[in-house]
Amino acid sequence: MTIARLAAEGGVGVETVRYYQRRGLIALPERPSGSGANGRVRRYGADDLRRLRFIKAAQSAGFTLEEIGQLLALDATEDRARARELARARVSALDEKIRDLQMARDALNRLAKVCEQGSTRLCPILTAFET
Amino acid sequence: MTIARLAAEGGVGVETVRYYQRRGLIALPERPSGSGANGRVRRYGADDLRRLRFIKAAQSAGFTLEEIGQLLALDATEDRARARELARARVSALDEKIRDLQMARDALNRLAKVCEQGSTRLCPILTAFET
DNA sequence: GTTGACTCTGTACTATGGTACGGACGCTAT
DNA sequence: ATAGCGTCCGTACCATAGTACAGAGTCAAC
Repeated sequence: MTIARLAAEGGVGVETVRYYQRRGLIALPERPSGSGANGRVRRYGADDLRRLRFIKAAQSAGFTLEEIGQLLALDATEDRARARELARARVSALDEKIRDLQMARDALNRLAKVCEQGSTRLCPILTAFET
Repeated sequence: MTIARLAAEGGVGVETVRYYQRRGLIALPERPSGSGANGRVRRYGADDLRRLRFIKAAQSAGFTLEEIGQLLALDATEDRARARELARARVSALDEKIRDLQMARDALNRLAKVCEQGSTRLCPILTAFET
């Protein structure tokens, strides 16, 4: 497939794929050297799409592109310990983040409720996150 | 208090406070004009600290500084409907984000477990987020 | 055999949220 | 009265993750 197809399947823009290539997250396929049919346009395969999807998922798990690069590099090795370590660290960070977001959500729910009732003239926005 | 004290109490750097002032999130107090003791250094009060803490909390709830500016502006008005609306929208976004993070965490936990057992030679990093 | 869509490459620009720095001035203790 | 720290102000710079665009080449269809 062409880069446009790859990008579409992966749900990102063409420029984003190129950006990932520059970052070394996705390989830059050789340009077919024969100048015949489908001559000099690079072609991508299922592996590239898998990588692209992995990048998106890992990003949503809070990995940075830098860390994702490490994970991808690791994938070709047998360094299970390191992989576990990275996964564990991220799980801890995610647990903390999830707790934070739950607290924030509760605070905002309280705020919305108070504003609804209108028992006071003003919504206590500034104090919404207290305690 | 001075800007350094304010920053320290709020858990941010002095430069960050100045940045928030540039963004209009924190007021720039008048410089005392008397050239006597504590002459031309701006002084900050409890209100500024409350704002600073609010900014941090709202950020952790996923509001951008732009949105936080709107919230702060809203705080002085009686526009409860708008405040509720912003809070509600953020709660929805947070709920979705929390679900995403929980799924990511579970995926990483599975990955760590598989890597631990070592039943396969390689950790299936690339497929960690599948399904 | 040209038009129009797509690709390739490099470089530049964007948004967000800061962080750093230089030079001038104020405050305080020695 | 001077050293040393803090403040003030403007401007420049940083990281992250893209996004845009120019100029050239390629490809498929009509």
